[in-house]
Amino acid sequence: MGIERNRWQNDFSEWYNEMIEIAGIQDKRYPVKGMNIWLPYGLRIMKNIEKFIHEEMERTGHQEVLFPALIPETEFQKEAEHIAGFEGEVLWVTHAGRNPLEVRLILRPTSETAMYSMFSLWIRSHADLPFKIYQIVNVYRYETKHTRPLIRVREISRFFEAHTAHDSFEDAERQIHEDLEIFDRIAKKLGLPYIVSKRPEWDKFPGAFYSLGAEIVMPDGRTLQIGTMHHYKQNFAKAYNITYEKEDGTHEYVHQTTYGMSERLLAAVIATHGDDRGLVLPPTLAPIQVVIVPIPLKESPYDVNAYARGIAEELKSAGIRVHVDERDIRPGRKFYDWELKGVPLRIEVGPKDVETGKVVLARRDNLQKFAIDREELIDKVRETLDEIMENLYNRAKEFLETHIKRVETIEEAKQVFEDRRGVVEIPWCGEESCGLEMEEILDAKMLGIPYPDEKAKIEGKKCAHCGREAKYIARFARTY
RNA sequence: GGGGCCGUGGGGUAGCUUGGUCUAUCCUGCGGGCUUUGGGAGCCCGUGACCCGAGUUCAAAUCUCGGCGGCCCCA
Repeated sequence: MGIERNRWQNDFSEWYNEMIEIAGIQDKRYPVKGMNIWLPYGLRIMKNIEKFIHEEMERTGHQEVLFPALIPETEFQKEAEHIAGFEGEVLWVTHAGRNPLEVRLILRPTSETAMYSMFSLWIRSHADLPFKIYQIVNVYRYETKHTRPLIRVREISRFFEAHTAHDSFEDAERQIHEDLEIFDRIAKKLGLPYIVSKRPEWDKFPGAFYSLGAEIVMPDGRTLQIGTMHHYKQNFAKAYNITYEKEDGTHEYVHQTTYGMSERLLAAVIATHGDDRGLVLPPTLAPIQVVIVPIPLKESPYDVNAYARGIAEELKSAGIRVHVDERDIRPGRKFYDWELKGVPLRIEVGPKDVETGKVVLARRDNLQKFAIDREELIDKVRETLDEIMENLYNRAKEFLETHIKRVETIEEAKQVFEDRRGVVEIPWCGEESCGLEMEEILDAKMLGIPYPDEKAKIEGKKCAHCGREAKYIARFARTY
């Protein structure tokens, strides 16, 4: 009885939508397109992910804040590239009751323009720097086409954004490196292997000096961006007049960075680890790490429910999140149920086990089932959860690695997109026109060049499009 | 940005072409009962739907228009 990933890979879109719904992640029947309801189970998983984020923010000295959701038009308009990048999808608040507002308001698509007028008040001297804050809030981007739960939505309800200000370009660089480290630690906890690319000029975040994107490869071979870091240099500082007094008494604009993540992290977890039976949650973030299913037998003298509860107590006191399923339905159905929800480890206890002092463990990741002695319960459960975590990561890593292919010609690249898809790495001269034309020909987006830049530089290769000397390796993929 | 398909109980559907016992089909779910429990058991009872609005018509789930929503393809 091995695991199957046919629908998962071949009908991913359908599989994904179905899982969101039947595993109890979100209800997408809310009457506004692209705005979905978080259901209890989905929210619990998301909160666990956010717990890791909060821990990392605390570790690195970021302070949590909450800004209003509405931004005056006048503030929003201060940075030209930034508005240009968002104005097509911004929601406007134009009236209060029946009366038109004198200054119209927008529902934040992100919070740069909400925060930075305050930054200019808060930041006075070099002693205030580096200044590091973050919030997790809902933001609005009115997508007109093809919304997808957790992935492309009109209301991003768990939008993480960290904003920092620094006294130098270099210190902002250091921040970007810290962001990458934070990202790596979070990704590890979610069991997600990923790649980081430096976005091409034409695909930077509006107003940024440069942008980095972290992505995973989805089961259908398209990539999903799950984290971004931007170095703003002094672009916003100049627009919002954010200056500080240096030790010598002169004033200088700050250098800024931002860092973004969202519920796409959950989408990535669901997509990366799932199979045809449903979700497979990494033990680190599963609301229920161990589910216990009692197998009653009418003619038996043993009280399996009591035995199950005893085991649950023991696990609970060892700090393991456990649930006993005592519903009056047949065990087989419970198995399917909890597999769908992705509970990493199931314990079955029947009369035989009570009699012999055993318990049966069933792993969700590989569906293996084996009996252990009740005495070694805690150790074995811990050990098995660790193994599951490791196995999930390794499996995902292998998937990622087999879906990144380095090629030298457009034809080879096309071939990759035709069969297994994923990410194509190809020599590029670095010219924007060439990059855009390759996007066209390949019907794919340029993710950018591998980051850090040293990994992207190449010599002795020809640009796959124009034939001139190639400067970089460029990554292309079909994207979400 | 352009085009196509679609909307029937909580979920999945039949019915629509050819308007009329449609008092709307079946599966699933849900509530209750009996029985059962090591991989979706069975039987009985109950519950629950034509997306919204306008129009055509003696008559609309069925035809027309608009809105909202979903899915897919192309740029």
